[in-house]
Amino acid sequence: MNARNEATSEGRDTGTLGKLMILLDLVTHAEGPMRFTDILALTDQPRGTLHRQLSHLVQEGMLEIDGDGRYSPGLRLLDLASSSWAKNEFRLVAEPHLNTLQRLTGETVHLGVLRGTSIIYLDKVEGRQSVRMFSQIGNASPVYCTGVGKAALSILPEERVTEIVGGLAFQKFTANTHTRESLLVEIADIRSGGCAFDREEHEVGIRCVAAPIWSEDLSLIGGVSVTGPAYRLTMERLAEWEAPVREAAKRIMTGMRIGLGPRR
Amino acid sequence: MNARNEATSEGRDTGTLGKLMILLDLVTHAEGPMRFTDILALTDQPRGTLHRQLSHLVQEGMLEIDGDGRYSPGLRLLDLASSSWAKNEFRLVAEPHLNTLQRLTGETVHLGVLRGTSIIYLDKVEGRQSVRMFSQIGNASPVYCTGVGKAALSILPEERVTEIVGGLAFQKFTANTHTRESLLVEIADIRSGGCAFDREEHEVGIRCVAAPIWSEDLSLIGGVSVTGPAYRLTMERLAEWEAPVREAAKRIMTGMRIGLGPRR
DNA sequence: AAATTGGGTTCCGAATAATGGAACTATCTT
DNA sequence: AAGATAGTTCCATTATTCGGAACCCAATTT
Repeated sequence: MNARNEATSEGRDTGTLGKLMILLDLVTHAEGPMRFTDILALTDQPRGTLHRQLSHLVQEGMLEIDGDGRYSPGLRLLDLASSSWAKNEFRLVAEPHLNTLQRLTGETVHLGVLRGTSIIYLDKVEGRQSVRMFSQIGNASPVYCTGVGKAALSILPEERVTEIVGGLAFQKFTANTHTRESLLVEIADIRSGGCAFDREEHEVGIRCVAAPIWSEDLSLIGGVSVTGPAYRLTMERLAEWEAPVREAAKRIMTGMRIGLGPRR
Repeated sequence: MNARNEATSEGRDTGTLGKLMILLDLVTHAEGPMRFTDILALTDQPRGTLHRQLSHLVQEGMLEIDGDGRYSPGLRLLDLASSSWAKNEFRLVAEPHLNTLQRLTGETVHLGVLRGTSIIYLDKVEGRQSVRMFSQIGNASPVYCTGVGKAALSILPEERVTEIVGGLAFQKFTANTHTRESLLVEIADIRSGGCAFDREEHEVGIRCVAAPIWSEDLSLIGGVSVTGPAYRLTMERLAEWEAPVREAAKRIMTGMRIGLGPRR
């Protein structure tokens, strides 16, 4: 509908909730804590209104306000998210297969789902690591520069692909980042090959292989991937792992059939 | 208007948002996906109303509905939570100290904050592990049976302690789980000793040492802890780690001073 | 010291969105 | 096919939200 706006109701019709979600997004994705006035400037609402909305969010624990009147995301979000993550069906089904894949390759394994025009990471398994996990989970990355994203696009019907790709703003992350045209070409390749590769398209020095995962009715679309540093993941290496990655994807799909709409 | 009811506005006055949050909690903390009718039974709202509320939540991505009309938590929660977790100031300040403590002890380190009458875990650092992290983060545990919880209580003024402890329902998890009386006694001990211990009070075979963390104005109250299996964490061992745990807590507090209200 | 400014909060009539009963449709059961 | 059960849509009524303005308070300026 509207290509760009700062923080106005983005088309959907969700009444009061929609307005509150905008605030929540604003504060949650901000650099740091925001003052009342900062938010006021970005939302352009009457002060009385904004004040009430913020206090409601604070009362519910979705936001927090410190002694200096600065708003930050509230702990309730963590509570809700952790419990929703813990019982997410797709993730639960995929978990053992991600572990297997991780052990086999020794590299980092990701599970992601397509959400609008981004990929959201649902899980991540690293090798012997002291690194944070949560850091990546829940993050939204653009479809066009992640293996999982491209894999996901490859199983969509042509018209949906053009629709999604048409709406993207292609930011150049590396010399290899796709343009609209090159992306469309590669998607055709992936469709025939069954696997997507990330050839340092998002971050220099990082490569990955990904295979798509989808439910019959396309209500669930995502992928698994193996990611690692280019010096270890030579293109030959990636090619070797194509088979196991596809195998993992296949097994996850088989696992999902049970829980997902058996009829249709 | 209405004084008491089961799953209705729990006292706070957050208008429309409050009602939506009840739904969100309901679905998020449920065993599995819920049907429309299940929710209807638990909330006891008119069908038309409930239907609209649910669709708004779905439209905003806070809930999801599958082909069979079953509602589950939405991905938007993950997105919001991960980004709020990633930039949480307390967590960021604590992170290096948690790592140090982990390396020193070799056991699992937790960071938690007091939220109402529960402890919410903000971070967790395990040793060489293949175990999930997110699983624990965001979880709320009762104050009376976690080291961090007892440590947190110990720095509250007496009246707040009695207030909180008075409102608790003491569930007996193990033979060592506290009763109201024994808890109050131990809190006095902790106050003088500066460290709290969990002597298999929550789970048989699990012990921990915890030290409190607090801001001067008590707007932030929490703690760090080192947790592990009783066979490795003998009581002598725990005593040895008292000092490093307190040291970590102290350093975290020093770190927070900068970011937290310098005036007051 | 008085006046001003900036940041935030409270009030209240007007505007709007939520409510909830009932009618309606789809789906499952017998 | 009839009956029950589950889910969706409609619309007049009612409760909430809206938003402008007045207010408060602490920090600056004059």
